[in-house]
Amino acid sequence: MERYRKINLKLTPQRMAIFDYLDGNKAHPSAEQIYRGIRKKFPTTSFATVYKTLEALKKKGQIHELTIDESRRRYDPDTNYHHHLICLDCKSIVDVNIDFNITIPDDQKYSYDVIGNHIQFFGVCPKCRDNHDSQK
Amino acid sequence: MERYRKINLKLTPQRMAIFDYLDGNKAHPSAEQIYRGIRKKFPTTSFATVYKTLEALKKKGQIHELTIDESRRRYDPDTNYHHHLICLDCKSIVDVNIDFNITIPDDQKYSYDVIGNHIQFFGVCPKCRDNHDSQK
DNA sequence: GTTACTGCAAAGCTTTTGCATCCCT
DNA sequence: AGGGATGCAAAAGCTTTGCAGTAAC
Repeated sequence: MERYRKINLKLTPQRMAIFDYLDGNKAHPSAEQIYRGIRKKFPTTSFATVYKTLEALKKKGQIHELTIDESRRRYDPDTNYHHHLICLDCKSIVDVNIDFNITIPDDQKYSYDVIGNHIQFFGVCPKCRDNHDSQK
Repeated sequence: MERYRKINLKLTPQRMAIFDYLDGNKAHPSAEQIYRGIRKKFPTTSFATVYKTLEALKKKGQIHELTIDESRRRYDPDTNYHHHLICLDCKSIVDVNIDFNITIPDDQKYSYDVIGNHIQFFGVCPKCRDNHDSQK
């Protein structure tokens, strides 16, 4: 929470609710999940405010936008370098905190400046695996 | 082209144009780029047909859908295991054909079955770098 | 002759935007 | 007081779908 006070954003109740929802959140929520989550605390918040706040936080470098889920953007308040493992079935996402030492040799860079990387792991979570099993 | 004859899809002229456009294509085109590309050859093709054909090809395992570009899906006719490097500016994508040996230790898998992975590299392409430089 | 594909238009979803009002600082 | 934030509704993209007509097999 402390981090959000120092980034030149006005601290409105709606934003406090969003910050609070994101703080320590490991679920990699979508905008809609955030919207639904904070409306429990602050029921008049609009979708537009959620999106605008997420955009502001992204610009300030306080959150990352994940493109691993094809159907919607997911947000991650953990901005430390790490990777992700997604369930192909339910789209649940967990962190992968391993520092793979991956760099591209110059002769394969096509003269691009390489700035960063992110590994997407695909799999099936235990819950979805059990569901499949029980359908046999 | 030969590969598309053997997958139980009716060979319509529209599809032939799409197959032909995708064949050997290293640009990782979006649906719209494909649409515009094939209309040069077959001008009455509709967007719906493009999307439906891409969906059919995906189900048959003949193309991969990339989620690396946040604003639209990109399609890759190269289904061999490889990674991608995207320009953060113009969203151009090039292949990275290196086999990084990445696996997740069991104690970090959260009991997921891990099926595959894909590395997204981010950077700036030479063209966009030059544009930036000339603006100084 | 069947079955599947095409094309159009409409609809569906996620995300963005304009603008009047409101409220942090 | 002033500038930024909110909320509503409308719009903007991208993608999907229903359906009648058509073409591949």
